[in-house]
Amino acid sequence: MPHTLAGGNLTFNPLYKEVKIRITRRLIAGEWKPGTAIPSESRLAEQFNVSVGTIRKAVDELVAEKILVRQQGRGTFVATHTEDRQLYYFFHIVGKDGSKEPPAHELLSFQKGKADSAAEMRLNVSRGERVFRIHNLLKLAGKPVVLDEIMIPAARFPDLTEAIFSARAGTIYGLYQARYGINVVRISERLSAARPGAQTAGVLGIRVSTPVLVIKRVAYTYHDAPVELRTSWVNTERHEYLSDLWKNERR
Amino acid sequence: MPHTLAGGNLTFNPLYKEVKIRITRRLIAGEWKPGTAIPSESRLAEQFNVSVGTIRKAVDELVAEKILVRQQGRGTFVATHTEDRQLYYFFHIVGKDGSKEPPAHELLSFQKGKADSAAEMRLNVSRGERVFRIHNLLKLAGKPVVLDEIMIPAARFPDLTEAIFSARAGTIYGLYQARYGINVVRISERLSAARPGAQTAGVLGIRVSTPVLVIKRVAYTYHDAPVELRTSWVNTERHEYLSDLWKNERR
DNA sequence: TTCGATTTGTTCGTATGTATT
DNA sequence: TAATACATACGAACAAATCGA
Repeated sequence: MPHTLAGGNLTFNPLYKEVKIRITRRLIAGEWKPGTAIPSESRLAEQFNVSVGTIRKAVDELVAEKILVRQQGRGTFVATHTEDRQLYYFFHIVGKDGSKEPPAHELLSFQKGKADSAAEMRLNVSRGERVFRIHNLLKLAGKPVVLDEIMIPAARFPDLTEAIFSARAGTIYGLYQARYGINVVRISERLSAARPGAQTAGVLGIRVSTPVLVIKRVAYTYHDAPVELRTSWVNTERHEYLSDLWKNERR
Repeated sequence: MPHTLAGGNLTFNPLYKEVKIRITRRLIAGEWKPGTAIPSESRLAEQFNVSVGTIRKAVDELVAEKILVRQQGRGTFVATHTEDRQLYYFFHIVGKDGSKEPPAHELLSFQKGKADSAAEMRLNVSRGERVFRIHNLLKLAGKPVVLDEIMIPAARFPDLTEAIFSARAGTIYGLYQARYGINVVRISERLSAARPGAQTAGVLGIRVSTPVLVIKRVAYTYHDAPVELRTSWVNTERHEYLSDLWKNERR
């Protein structure tokens, strides 16, 4: 049967793409919470009036994007921002000896202020909108290695306070997800080398003459909507940024 | 029917994984040359005595790894190292304004020497084995931006000379592929910030006090066999390293 | 421990749509 | 136009993992 569903088929996507969009819509709506199982493939097939194979192909893509996670015999789950996921997909700093460890966090400052021009450009905020500006120090093996400056629009994090931020149970993106329903699904990073400012050098425990790696990250949720702007200054004397476009992805 | 092929099924992979391995073997053997079409899915199904769906799943993975390329109505082709592929999957330097352009190459030196300890470590060469050491300057918008030092084991590139290297028609990996049957399918890169040496600063046209981005790349062929070691020094005054773990991959 | 129900994973087969030559 | 090749969609059967009775 050719795919002659009534109703808005204006863009004329293949059926499995439409199904994928409808599943994503229900994810955005928060119908299925992170960590919980979505309906079984056969049940979804009934609900959407398509074959199981079509559901499978739609879910395949969402799994490839790490938005859903399949487990044979158990079900298909909405991905959560656990420490593991953080370490594997969003944190790229490794020891020069190849070691990989979850960083310890130390909150340096938490302020509410106005968006600067970079935030206006990269985030989708208007001129002078309120943003949270958070400084966070990451330590590896007990020593400071990364200084993070996080910028998020205050409008999307209504009641956020320093206490809530530092009392979070898991990762930062886990907090976004659990408390504000904002699910970071993709990041884009731009790297350059620079001399650190006096303050930055101070907290990293290096001299101002020591070059640092500067990472400018934009974090996106569904539909490529930017939700966070983050600048990191990295001391690369003992650590490196690992960009392995395949190995990590494939288990 | 349950998958009871005779013969070595020791590891007990699913059938489509075995098919994938057998296809990869034929690619390694050079049975299907880069740029040419492999047999149609139905023909492969006959050859391997499996269903078309199983072939499809095996090819799906090879396409996802960019080893094969499908074209509806035409066939499935062995990926070639064209300038486009180079620009999209192996070259990550973009202008700070977001511009992306293919770099102009200028060969600075071409020598044969002995492997250093880094090459021994990362490449799979033994102590003091012969390697080619090539220095290449990359220009963007007419100005030097990246200095490359390429190291490759001489044993795998038998008759390579400076003339052959500089007279190549396409990309460097295209030369490896066309002339030596070595197909680079994956790279892994480690980035750090450093002060450039006097020579490096000289060719890049910067002062020694200007930090540079240092990229250490290992290029792999099938089965994760390393074939090239490359160190790049990047002037990031007007350019950045773009690490977008999804966007580029998905079209 | 065993068994059965449930769910995803694999494999097969068939039909039809769409793009290319 | 016709043949060929990949793309989409459906359905069925069994395997493998999980979980609770």
